[in-house]
Amino acid sequence: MNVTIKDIARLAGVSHTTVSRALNNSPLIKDETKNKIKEIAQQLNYVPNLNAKNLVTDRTFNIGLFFSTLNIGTTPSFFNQTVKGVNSIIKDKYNLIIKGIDDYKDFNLVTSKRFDGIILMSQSEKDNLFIYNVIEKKIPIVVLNREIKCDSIICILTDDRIASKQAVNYLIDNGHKDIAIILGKEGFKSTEKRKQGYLDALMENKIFINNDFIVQGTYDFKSGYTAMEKLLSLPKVPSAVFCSNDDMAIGAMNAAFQMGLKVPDDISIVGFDDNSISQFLNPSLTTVNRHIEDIGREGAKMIIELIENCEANGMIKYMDAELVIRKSVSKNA
Amino acid sequence: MNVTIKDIARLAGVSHTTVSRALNNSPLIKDETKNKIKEIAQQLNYVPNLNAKNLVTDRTFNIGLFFSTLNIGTTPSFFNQTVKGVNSIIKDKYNLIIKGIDDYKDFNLVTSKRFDGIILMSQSEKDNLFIYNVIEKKIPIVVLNREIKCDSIICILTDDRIASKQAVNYLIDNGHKDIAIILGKEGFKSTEKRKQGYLDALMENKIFINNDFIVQGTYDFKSGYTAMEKLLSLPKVPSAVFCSNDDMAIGAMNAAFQMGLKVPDDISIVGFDDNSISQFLNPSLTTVNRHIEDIGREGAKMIIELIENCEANGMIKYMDAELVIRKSVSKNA
DNA sequence: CCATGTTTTGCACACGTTAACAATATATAT
DNA sequence: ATATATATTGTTAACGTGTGCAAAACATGG
Repeated sequence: MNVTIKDIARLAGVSHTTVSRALNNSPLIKDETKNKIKEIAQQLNYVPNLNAKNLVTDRTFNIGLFFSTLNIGTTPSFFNQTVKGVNSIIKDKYNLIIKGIDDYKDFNLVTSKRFDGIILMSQSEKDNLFIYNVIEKKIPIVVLNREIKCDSIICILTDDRIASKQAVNYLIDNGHKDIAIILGKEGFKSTEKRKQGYLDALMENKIFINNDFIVQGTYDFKSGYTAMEKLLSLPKVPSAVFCSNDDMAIGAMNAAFQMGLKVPDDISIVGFDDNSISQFLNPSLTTVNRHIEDIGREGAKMIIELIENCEANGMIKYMDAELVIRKSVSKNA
Repeated sequence: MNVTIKDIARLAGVSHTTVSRALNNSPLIKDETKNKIKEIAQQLNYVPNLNAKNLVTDRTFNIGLFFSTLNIGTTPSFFNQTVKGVNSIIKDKYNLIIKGIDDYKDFNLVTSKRFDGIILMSQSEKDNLFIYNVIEKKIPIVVLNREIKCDSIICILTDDRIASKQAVNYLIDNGHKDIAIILGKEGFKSTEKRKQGYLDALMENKIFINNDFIVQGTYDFKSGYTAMEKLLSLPKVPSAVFCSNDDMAIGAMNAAFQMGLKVPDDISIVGFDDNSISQFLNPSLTTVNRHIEDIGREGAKMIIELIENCEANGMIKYMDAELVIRKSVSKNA
């Protein structure tokens, strides 16, 4: 039914091997015949049968983009930016397959026969099991968003600790001392990093660390809302809150509004992530832009490099994050 | 390197044919041998080579989830909900491949050899070229979000026209007469449908249609913002604005705030989509929930049905949408 | 025991492609 | 012209799986 290289061979009066070589631009074939063959292929609308090709070359043209989960904990904006970034680099010839690690019961189906390479947007330490599994099966992998000590792995991430510290320092520079933090989802590495940055800033500025000001969240709106409620019911209310992501910052903002407080006049808020929505909030949100899309793009470039050229040196690449100053922070006397 | 059915055959003392049949649960094979073989396969951690399998059965286990574009016009929340819905149904055995139609220069690479089936989240009439291409190549397809007249196609969508009408009626019920609309991106079918619903509601209630109250947008925040600015600079300002999606509603809200107006006291706003964020806005946004995730789920079920059982009857399935009443609309005297 | 029918297994080829090696054509040097 | 090197093409097998058909094993009835 479908046109194969043998059909082309017949029409061109050559062997199918020659056709195969011609279409793959082998230097063995004379330019003249090459062109003739390519022309016929074009005319016949020939599309190579990937299954056959992959069977013998032992490749798929699949690149897996894995998230720790596609459910709670992965915000739409974060997800979307990652996919966009990766997809913008993946060429036609690769398929981008999106999966949550938690979609699998076991990892039997994650094999080099299924994926040429894997990009993991890693959000939790629990992913390590998956990572080691992938490495053991010799599938090229690039890990985004988390640092893996193993030195054969390529990791691409922002230094959340430094970025958080920067954000909190900005609050301190504006005269704030009673600074609270709403933490991210427990177990996520990013949660810990951002907390560290917060602590670093306070400690370097010799500000007393008040444990009441450290409240757990889960990275979603609602948890930001309830966390803020908790903070506002304290005997001593903080003058500024650093939220471990923008979604929670929005939740926190609304809790403040609900209590009749004004942002930033009564309480300042800083977020983390720079969701596409954050600039349109009221007040617009001061936050940290991690350039997730860039990270995705970089990861995609790396994995293709890894697949096609087998450059296997592990490395940790830090991408720049940037504090975006808007209007949710006020000067504190 | 990898274990094949021949390896299993050797260990079981049978031919590879028997192994193949046993693992595929052929009724030809005695249960006893079947079990023995399966056990060995298990032990050896056998994973079938998809390329080989697909080559002979002429299948892939790929399901393509296509969007009109992965860039501007597809909001993070919408994208995320769709993927989540589809992914929750796709079983381990299928790969979910995500693509933007505009990623392709031509459709040569979209063949039945690449995709067992395609789910298209269609946002624009321009997709029709793609759709006909897919049909011509006899690839099973399910279209989400848009109605295609061709009667061999399965479409799943909400009736945006009715839902919009309902939303605008709600404004009218609350005493509003000067109701504006911010349109979606030009060329998108949804844009038109929602406009129709808006017009339906006005006409049925014999409210004069003011062309100044109909303003173009592009479905993103910014366009909502500028559209609202335009509306607020009119000699006669509307008392309520129906926004064709939530993102624009948020932009519009902020434009109102910027002008010193209060929502809903000075102006009422209704959105469309029920973004995950909308309930946390201040004021929380009255909007239409289209249950995108359900649509994705339904689409996934359909395409699998289509692939595995070849039920080829076209149909148009409408899913329920629901007006979610929150706090962005006030009673108008 | 044989003849016949039924259940279970194996042989051999096919799927469309690549690649090692052999074979041929062409160019170059003597 | 001949020998040798080089460029170009063809022959053949292989990748791992499924399947039509032939073969073998087993069961049944006489």
